[in-house]
Amino acid sequence: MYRFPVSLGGPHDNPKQSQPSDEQPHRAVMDEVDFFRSEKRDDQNIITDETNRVHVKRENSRVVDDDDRSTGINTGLNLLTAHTGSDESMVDDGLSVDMEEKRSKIENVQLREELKKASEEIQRLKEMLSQTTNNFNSLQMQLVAVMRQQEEHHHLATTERKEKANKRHEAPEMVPRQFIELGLPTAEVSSEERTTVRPGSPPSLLENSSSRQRGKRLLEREESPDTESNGWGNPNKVSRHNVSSNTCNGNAIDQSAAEATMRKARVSVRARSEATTLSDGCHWRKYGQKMAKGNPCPRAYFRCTMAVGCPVRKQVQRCAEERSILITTYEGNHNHPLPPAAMYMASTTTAAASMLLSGSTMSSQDGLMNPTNLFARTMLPCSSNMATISASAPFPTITLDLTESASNANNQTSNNSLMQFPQRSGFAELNQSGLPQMMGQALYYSQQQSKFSGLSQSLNAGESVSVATAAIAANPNFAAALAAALTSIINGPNNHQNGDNNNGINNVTTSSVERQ
DNA sequence: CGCTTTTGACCAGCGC
DNA sequence: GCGCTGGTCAAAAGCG
Repeated sequence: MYRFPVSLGGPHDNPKQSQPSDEQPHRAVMDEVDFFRSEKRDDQNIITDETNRVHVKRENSRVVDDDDRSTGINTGLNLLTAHTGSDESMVDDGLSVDMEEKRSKIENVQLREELKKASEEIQRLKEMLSQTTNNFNSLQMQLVAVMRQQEEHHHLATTERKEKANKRHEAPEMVPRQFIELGLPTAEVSSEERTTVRPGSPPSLLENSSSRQRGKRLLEREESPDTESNGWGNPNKVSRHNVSSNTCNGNAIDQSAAEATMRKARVSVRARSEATTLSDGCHWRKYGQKMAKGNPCPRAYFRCTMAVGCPVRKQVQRCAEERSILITTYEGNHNHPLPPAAMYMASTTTAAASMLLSGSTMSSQDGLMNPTNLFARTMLPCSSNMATISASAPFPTITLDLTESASNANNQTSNNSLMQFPQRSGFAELNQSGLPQMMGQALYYSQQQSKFSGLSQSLNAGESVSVATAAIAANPNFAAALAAALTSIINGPNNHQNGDNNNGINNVTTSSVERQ
């Protein structure tokens, strides 16, 4: 790196132009040029006249240049500020501005170097974060798998007990009810819908259209508990029915109670939003509004209208303490495909409901540890400080508090990319990258893969990939970590479905694109 | 015209 | 049994 042979320190520093006083204006111009030529000059130009003379002599030498490079920048500054003699004061007026510029340039150089170091440090931290994230995710998945195994063991045990009880008491009328599963439609659900709900719904509609009588509606509600069992319906009534039909067996009672609990499971989402409702991607129709006690804000009741007979409903109410907080409570299971945007919330509620399921079924037997909390931390890692499970509520409700978590989550995002919650305005914005939802989604597939199969499943997985893609696009800083995590997540279900690990992502991505 | 929202009424559960 | 509260329904109104 050659130094421009002009030094700014004093009037005699130019070897080719020996006129000291006349050259000052030119020198000033040269100074500017000099600055733009090289930054290394700064520390060398800011020296006294004598040193500048020496510099001029040595400027032809590269070695000297290297030596100069080793001289501290501060030294030049100090010299310049210290040696403001009377002679130099004559040129001070012309040089002071230059010196200020030099100083700022030097500071810029320093800042750039610091920035460079900081960026390198950040890069290193990112790599560490990515690695830690991957390790954490793999551990998460392993833990979920272990929990699932335990759950299956418990389910098998209870099923055997139930069958024995049925044989003993000869209660053939007791039909096992399907657990409520918030979120995505599944092959099993759809088949059940075809066999139970679908045949039931049209007559209901016909009857409703022919004669809208209260008694008849009530009769329908009584006669088709399965129709309502997927949604809110009248859960208490259903549970009572179950209990009354199972009074002969305590274990069966527990089982039915657990199932009823599942049907009543709710997922409440607290998010800051000025909108009236959360835009969760689904189409909702408001069917009622009530003034709840203790809250001046009315509670609105919505029903999913994306498909006829979809039992999913939600309640929307503003927090009494803080009006900016919107409390949305979901319950039910969609019986139709969901748009990618709706997958966010659906997968969240699915994961939360699965959490409740695990907690309700396992905690009743395994009292030592609290799998609910464990699952809350495992399945909804973002919610370690946000997800709370209310046992005192009439319905088991898991609350995902996304209001206070915004800052916390942002602080915690550095711990796990899957915890990342780029929450700008809560769930109200659809383009939010709901990575916890993605996590829930992935876990949903992880949990359902043993039960369900088929094209629809892979399509849903594809949608999750599109969601993941959007999330990655929205968060380029963690793209690498997210990609790794998503690869590990999505490869799981597709390993079974497609039998091709490598093509798993591509396949689902393609299907996702086709759907879109 | 079809869909959505509003709103009053009805019903069930629960506590006293 | 009565009243309160939550949840739901459906006619009417509003809207695009």
